[in-house]
Amino acid sequence: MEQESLANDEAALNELLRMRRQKLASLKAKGVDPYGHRFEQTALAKEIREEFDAFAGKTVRVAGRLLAKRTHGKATFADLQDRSGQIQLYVRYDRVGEESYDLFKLLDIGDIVGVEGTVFRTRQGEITVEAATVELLCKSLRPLPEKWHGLRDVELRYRQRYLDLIMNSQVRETFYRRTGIIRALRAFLDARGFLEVETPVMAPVAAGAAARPFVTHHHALDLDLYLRIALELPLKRLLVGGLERVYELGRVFRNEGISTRHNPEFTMLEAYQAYADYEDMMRLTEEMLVSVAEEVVGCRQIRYRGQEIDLSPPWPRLGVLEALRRFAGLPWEQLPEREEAWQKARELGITLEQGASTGKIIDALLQALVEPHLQQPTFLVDYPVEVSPLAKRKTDAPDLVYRFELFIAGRELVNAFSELNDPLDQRERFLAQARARAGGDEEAQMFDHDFLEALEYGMPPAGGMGLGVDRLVMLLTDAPSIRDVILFPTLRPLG
RNA sequence: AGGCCCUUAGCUCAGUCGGUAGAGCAGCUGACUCUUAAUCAGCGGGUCCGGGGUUCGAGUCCCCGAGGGCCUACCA
Repeated sequence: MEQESLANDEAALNELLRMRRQKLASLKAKGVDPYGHRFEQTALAKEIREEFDAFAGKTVRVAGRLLAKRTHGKATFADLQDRSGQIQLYVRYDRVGEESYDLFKLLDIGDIVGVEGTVFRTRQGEITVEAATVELLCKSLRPLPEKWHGLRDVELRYRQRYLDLIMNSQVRETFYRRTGIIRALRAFLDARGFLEVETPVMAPVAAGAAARPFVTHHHALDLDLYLRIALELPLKRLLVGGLERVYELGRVFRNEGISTRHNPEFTMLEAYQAYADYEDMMRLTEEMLVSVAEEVVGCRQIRYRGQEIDLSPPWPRLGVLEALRRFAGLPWEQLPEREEAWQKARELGITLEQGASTGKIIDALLQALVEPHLQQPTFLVDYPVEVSPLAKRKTDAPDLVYRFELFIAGRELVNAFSELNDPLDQRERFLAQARARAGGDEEAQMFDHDFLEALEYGMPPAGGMGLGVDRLVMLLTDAPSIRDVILFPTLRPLG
């Protein structure tokens, strides 16, 4: 059965694939190991080009993938790509000898080679390694995409990201920068005494955010577990435990739609600081994002989708109700009655679920009327308590909470608040969420009894913040889609 | 989940009014020892996403399905 399908595959191979297998066979026949071994790289393409004066005339050992070949009878030029970039190779018959030269002619674009040679500059001015020896490190059995246009097909780019990375240098740069951003976030928090921790990805309760979770099952325990939708509650247990400043950078999972701004699994950063409040978190957020931008972009002004965005702090703080007055002409000085809010939303043609609370209506109004206007960094502050079940109530307006969301380029990037540390109030909030859940709101938070017990031991007042890391990467790499900043975005499997 | 659009050679793309399936790159053969989108001569390469229908005849028109993109909705 296995044999048969393999034979069929062989028969179905097209000409290009057959040719490569023939070359593989003739290499083996010549006694060449087509899958190579250790090769010590002593130089990278980029450093040879940037520091040519230091390398000129010296012997280097470079390794990488062949991306182009230009054969001129008894001499051949080729382009080699390693992790740093590309460099030209020059292979001459009278330098490497007949055997090696014939071998080199057998190599295909896409093969991985190691070359020892001397660095020089051609008459045309191209910095080049003239090979003394060429070693095959891996024979490639499939042709690479086209050299001018690279790999354009968006689906193939996501499904075969390795080809995207080989062919499209700006894609490599994006992912290098992604790592730079994450490193800068860590460095910033580490320098302020935050402890990086790891908490469970699987948990019996999915809480800490309003979202539908993925469910899985543990066989030995015969227990349904949820993939986490947020990092919040385990981290706050650590505040109870006295760690005072903690953060986690990790994957969370939400069983919801896919779009240019949403992938089912994405990376969040959450940080909690004891004895701080949400105003401290605003300053922390400003300093953190400026520091990251300066680290990876080199300045505070960035361009996103053709638009200039200035990250210089301080960023405006705009009350939720004030924002509705300013951008939507809604007159409210304080949280309106539900009926009034409902009426206004209907007039404005905003779609709402039947049982939406005042808070949800306000949230919907903000999304439709305010958020698209917030292109420059803006903190929207003081949200309704109903949509913020883990945030502390404002002392002078208990139907609002000390909470902000940061918007840049019309998108929510950060959600943060003064953490609710009153266990009795927290219990009431969980109960309200449970009622909403019972009423059919699948995104209402689950009741986390264990967390409540922790709160009863006492959690210091604290500020906490959560940052959508992928969206920050989009902003700092000018990426139009979240899939452009996730190496392997979620796709339907083929056939 | 709903709407609009896309799917043709390994890759990037043409394909007129329904009438024998095209180009460039890549590949193969030959020439060529400083080219760089190397050049020159020649050759091969197709499940036109899948299934059904209309038609003398379908890459092209119609229906169903698959995958993808964008927008809307939910969320970060």
